[in-house]
Amino acid sequence: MNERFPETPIEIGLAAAIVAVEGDAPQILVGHADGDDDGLPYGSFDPLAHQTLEIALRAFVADQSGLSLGYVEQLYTFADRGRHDRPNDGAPHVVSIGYLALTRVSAKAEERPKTAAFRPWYRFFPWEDWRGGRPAILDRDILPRLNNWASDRAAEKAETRARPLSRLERLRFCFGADAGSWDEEKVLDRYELLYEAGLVFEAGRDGRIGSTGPETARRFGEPMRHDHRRILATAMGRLRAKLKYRPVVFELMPASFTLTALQSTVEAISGRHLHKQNFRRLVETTAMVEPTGSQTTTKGRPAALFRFRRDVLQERPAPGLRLGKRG
Amino acid sequence: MNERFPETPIEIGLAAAIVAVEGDAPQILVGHADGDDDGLPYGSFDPLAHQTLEIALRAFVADQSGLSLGYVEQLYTFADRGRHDRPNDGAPHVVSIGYLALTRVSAKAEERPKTAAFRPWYRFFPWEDWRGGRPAILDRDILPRLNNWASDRAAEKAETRARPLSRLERLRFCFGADAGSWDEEKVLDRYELLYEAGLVFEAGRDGRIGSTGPETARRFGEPMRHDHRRILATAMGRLRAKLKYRPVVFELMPASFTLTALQSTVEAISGRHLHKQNFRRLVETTAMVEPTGSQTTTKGRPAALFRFRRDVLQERPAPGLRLGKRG
DNA sequence: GTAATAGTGTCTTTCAGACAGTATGAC
DNA sequence: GTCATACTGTCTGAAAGACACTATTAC
Repeated sequence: MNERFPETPIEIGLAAAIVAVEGDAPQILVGHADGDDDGLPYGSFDPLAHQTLEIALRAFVADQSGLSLGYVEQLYTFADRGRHDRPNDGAPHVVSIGYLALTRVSAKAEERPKTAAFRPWYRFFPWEDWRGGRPAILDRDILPRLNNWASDRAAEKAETRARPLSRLERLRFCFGADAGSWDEEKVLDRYELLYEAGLVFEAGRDGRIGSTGPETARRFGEPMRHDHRRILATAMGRLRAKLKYRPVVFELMPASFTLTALQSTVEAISGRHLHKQNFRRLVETTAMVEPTGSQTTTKGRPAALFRFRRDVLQERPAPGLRLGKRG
Repeated sequence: MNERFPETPIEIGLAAAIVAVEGDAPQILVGHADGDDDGLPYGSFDPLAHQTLEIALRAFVADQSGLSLGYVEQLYTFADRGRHDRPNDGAPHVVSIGYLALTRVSAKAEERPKTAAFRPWYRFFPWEDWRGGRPAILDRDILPRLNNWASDRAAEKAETRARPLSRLERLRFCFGADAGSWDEEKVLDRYELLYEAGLVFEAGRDGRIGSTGPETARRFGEPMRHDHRRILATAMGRLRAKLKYRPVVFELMPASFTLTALQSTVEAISGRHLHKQNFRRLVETTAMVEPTGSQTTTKGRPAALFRFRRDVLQERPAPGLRLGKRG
């Protein structure tokens, strides 16, 4: 474990989940090669070429897609053996570091090469969009199979890894026991449960036991190359969580926007509807925006335009949270 | 950027911030070589030997210190060039992945080798402990120098990296503008500001410009090897944040405990005092604990003993937070 | 006028924060 | 009794949640 040079060479890969919101659809930047599944923008890291990981990431994204990233956040480092769905063939072992980046959809779409395009993220995770009510795919397809998987006590006992929770407990934890206990932040937990149960395409592709085959599995959202859907799930969960305690939505908004547009962006990301009046009050009391003075001119009553108040970054400790005051 | 084999070999290092709480002092496991600064338990990752990063981490910690880890969470991956305080000497480039682990202080301390021991974490971050009121070191040593650093407009303009916030704004953001705006989660931001200002020992050691020299800098908390103090800062911040929305405290508690002990553990980690009645009500309404029936026998009135209710993991979506209900 | 979207006013319930109290043991 | 620590009852004010209502445009 402590020798200096492991025999397998190691390659560091950077994968970026680059998010933008167009109207009420969150979009994710993907590259598609002919006949292959979509994948996140991806580059390998050469420590000689770049001072830090983040600099390298910005550089190769600019290179590949012409996008200049604003907000960037490191998500997670994955190094599972076999995650690059090739057997041990002497190729370098790939450790991949996932990133979340936020950007605005550019007016000049022509700047982007044809190999990369924004696609709605709910295509990859159809069960995560609750804005139209509880998604039908849950009760029609997913939960019956998951219940089936969870009640297979024999298979459960045969599992190698010891687990603190039973299959049924994990199912309840991820997908909610009763109505109203759906936690929109558990995107990754749900994806990993589906993977384990062999219900996503990637599970079959990677040779997981219990897979029900690609024909069936492809219906549970569109697959991605490598483990990129896992990285996207991480990004979605993190972004949904972060919305609640940091003013990151504004990274996705244009310089001025209506409150309705702000709300529908938040709803698009968190995948659920919010109470209009309460949302407006929340925004108002946190003093995160200020009116620009101008208005929109669409049909219906014109809406006042607002801009983000950058001062809140200093004024409020952490716009959102609490644990109890000192006493 | 996209060639498969970069010339510099890459080594993956794992560093673990292993936390336990003894009485009212949070402890961190460190190894100390003679004459050298303390460092976190550290091992390099060989993909052939271990299936996943976490498995590798558990293995080498068990190997080095005899500890069997419970809760483990990945924190962050650092790959800054020069972070291992050696010049470019042909040695492999080290990418280090920081982990947070929680454990209980074992009764059998003899199991641990002499090269590793628990030490109070506030020795490394004396300005983070507000339980005895505002730490004197802040107004006596830190803030005067930071204000000095922040008002050096010439140096600020000469900085290479473009920054969205000015030095003064960042100072306010990290250390609070007025009383009451101290955010105990910003441990990492504060450490990095001090590093940039040359006020921690590591800054001088790594050859940062603006360093005030080791004699002065050593007073701002004890240094650690490599960038381990940065990893510890990340761990402290993450743990302080996580306390508020996940029941992780119980990983640090014995099987049964008094409410006072629970409160003082939370206080030890978050570095501030809490209102007793409100804390008890909070614990009660979240139904996270249940009485065991027995009591303590110390001096003073005996306290009822409680245990953690593991069911809450399934019952409540995420014990703590909110964003507003569906509407 | 209608359709469509924007933006209040105010009521109720819940809960965080704080006051000051009482209870039960050792001595 | 005193000292020390454990525990509780209740007030207040601020939000969260939800009700219905008014406002301003295009047609």
